[in-house]
Amino acid sequence: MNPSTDAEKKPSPEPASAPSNFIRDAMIRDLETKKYGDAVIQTRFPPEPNGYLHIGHAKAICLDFGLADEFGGKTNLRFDDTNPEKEEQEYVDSITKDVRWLGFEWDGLYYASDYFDQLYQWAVKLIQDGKAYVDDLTAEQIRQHRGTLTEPGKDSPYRNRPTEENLDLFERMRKGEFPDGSRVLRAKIDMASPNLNLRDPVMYRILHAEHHRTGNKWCIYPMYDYAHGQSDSIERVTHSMCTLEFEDHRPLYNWFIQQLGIFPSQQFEFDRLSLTYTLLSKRKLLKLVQEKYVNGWDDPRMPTLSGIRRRGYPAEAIRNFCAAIGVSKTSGSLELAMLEHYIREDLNKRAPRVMAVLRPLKIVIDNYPEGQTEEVDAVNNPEDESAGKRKVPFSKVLYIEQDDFREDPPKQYYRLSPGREVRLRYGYFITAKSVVKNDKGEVVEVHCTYDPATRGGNAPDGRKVKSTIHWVSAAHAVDAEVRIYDKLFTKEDPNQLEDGQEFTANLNPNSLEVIAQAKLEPSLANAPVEARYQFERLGYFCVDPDSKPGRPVFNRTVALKDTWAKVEKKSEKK
RNA sequence: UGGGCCGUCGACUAAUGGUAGGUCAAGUGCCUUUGGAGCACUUUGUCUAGGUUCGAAUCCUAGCGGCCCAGCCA
Repeated sequence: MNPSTDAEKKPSPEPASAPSNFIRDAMIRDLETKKYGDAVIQTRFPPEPNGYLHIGHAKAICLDFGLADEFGGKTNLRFDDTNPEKEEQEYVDSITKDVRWLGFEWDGLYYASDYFDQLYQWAVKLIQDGKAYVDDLTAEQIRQHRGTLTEPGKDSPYRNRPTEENLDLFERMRKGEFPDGSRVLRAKIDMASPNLNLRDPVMYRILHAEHHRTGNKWCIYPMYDYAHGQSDSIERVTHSMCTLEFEDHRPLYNWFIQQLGIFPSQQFEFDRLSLTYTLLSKRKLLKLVQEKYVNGWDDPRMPTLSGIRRRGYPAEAIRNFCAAIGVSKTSGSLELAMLEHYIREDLNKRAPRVMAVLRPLKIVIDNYPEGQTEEVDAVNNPEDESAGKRKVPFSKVLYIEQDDFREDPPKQYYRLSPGREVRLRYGYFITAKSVVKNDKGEVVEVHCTYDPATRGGNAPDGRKVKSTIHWVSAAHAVDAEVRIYDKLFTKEDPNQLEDGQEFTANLNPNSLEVIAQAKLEPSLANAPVEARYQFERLGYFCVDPDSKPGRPVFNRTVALKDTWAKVEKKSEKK
């Protein structure tokens, strides 16, 4: 051995660092120029508690928490609860649970409603400075005065009210002297601005509604634009990430901060996640739940975090996915296949393998001794030796997958068929000899012979067999319900509609198939809820909370890649 | 149509005036007691036209295309 060979060896390459992005670049720059002095990076995740978090929020969460963490910074969880009519404690609870499930822990937990007093005082200051006024116009009149995309707006007749009158009216708004909708507080900016958000935006509206946290203390509530930037500022957020549609709001965000002379948080906008065959609109997801197109927010077909958790998607896989997709200002739509890849990649490493037959076909091994049972060794995870082995019972009568037998096999079909020998995984080689059919002519039973010399799956004479199929011993099988999920929508873009159609027209009628009588190997009898397995040759499955003792319910998380399905599809086309 | 933002393989995303790279998808082969996984290889891209420059995906100009904004929602 020449020692110099080792000396010349290159050091192992740096671990692939996450791809750069424009927000990280801004953080690096701001740190270098000490824009915020010695302060650490401060971010926040600001959900409105008016629905459940979904996979799109996961992208934002990973960004907010991930980027701050990368630079030794901090992240707050802040509920943007400025609209009491839509917000509920149930959503607050689900959101905190989902953020933790995803794997993140916040530094501060806040609510925009924590700042209602401060926000009110700042509004008074803006009135005193002649920067805000009470407007008596109706909502409809305000809309008419706003102008259009191409025409400037008109000043409200109340725009130049004396300061004292504004102060008085605003205080009386707060005290509850006026009915809902009768007046608003507006910022005095520019009714002719080409940016409609600057045409005297509403800061406060009157809403005699009970708030989930402040109860009946307030009957005026700040609008998003008046609350968000200042909330960031109060928390000394340095980098405030949000989605692209808020770009037009940034001048307003900055305007309030400048007028008030408070901590200069800066907003950065990125493209929201969009996935093929899925909808990520809270309004539409709510409709699916309320009108029972799905079975609740955590229906495994839903893109909600609670849905995909129940479906069996691991949090780590979601995080890997979010890291891989990057962040940019380009609006696009990601292929669902990319998400599924990261789910499979994760589960392949961690999920124990197990045998389960979804659509059972009875196999009788004619030359196997009646009443005999033996136990064969099975590997728990070929990707992970430490997962060990288990025993699986084998006997004369077995179930195999209906798909794994063809009386008249097509070309390239390697599985069981009359006269053909295949391997039963970890069991024996068997050869199909004859079939039993029912009245309809369907095969209901296949009689086979086995070769006792092939125990464990190897032939001493070295003969090969083209395929290996999975099986379950009939006498030992556990009955289970298995739920097979498919895409919730039939179109890549569920929003693509014919005239007059609603998005529900694109719902996939076959998104859920319930298999009532699947047969599982006995080791699965007491599998705990949320446990994840690979059913060999089928896919990844996890235990659903609907499971009852002795009758587990499994959800299919994602199917295995299926080369045979591709081959079949191709030959169909020919 | 006023304003804002954005155009890089089929999809997503790097390259920050100096070799257009990665992941997914697709395809081919190897391997295989999962038609799984893995491994190797391959295909496909800078919206267009000008300009600046030794050199442009990157800077400038003009087009073209897409997304967002007229809630007292966020």
